[in-house]
Amino acid sequence: MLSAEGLYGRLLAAYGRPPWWSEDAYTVMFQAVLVQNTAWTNVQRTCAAMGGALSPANIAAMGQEELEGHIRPCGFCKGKARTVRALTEWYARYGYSREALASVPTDVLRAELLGIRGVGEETADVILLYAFRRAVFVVDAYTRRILARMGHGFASDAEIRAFFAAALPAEAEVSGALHWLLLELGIRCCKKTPRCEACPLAAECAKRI
DNA sequence: AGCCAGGGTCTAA
DNA sequence: TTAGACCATGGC
Repeated sequence: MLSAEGLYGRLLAAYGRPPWWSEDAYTVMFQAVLVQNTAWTNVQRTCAAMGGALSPANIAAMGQEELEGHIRPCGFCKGKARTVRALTEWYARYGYSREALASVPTDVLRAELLGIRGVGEETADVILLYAFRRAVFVVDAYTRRILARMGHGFASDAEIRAFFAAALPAEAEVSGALHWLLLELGIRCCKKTPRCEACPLAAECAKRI
């Protein structure tokens, strides 16, 4: 069975070093909410249509109907609009500045994010990692599915995070690249209805279809 | 047509 | 604490 280092190495070799989610912290937060149970292509279209309006100051000043209208194509627009607004207000307390939260411990930030309605563990961890560069392992549906197909039997997301944390360096660059690579693999071939011909891990896959 | 998409909340047992 | 219903929309 492939170890965490083995998995990371194989994905790096197959796909190369991936890009960062976004250089802009607010864009990461916004997209992390919109993508919940939604196809990524819908999020991209929505953000492209918004153009320069995707900034915390603009959204803070935006009417509720307008914000929901932008988010509508991503589904759950009422709830997501409320969450985006709450996140924007939270970020305002730090002056919309990534530097302003540099001294706040990760567990404190995580607790603050989890206190926002509509932000669960995955969304909080995505924000901590890709917006604020904290060394956090993100577990999503693809991660669970890929590890399960590889033969691992984890009982919880906490076990999966521990599996990665025990083997890989605690650096945002590493956990960010790992998560992005797992998404790459998931989107290409490890969907619910899999396409294993294209899978670079097919040889190690315990449940190849 | 029907399933799926990078979740989260709430309720019941 | 865990499983299941529910939430909305667009693509294939």
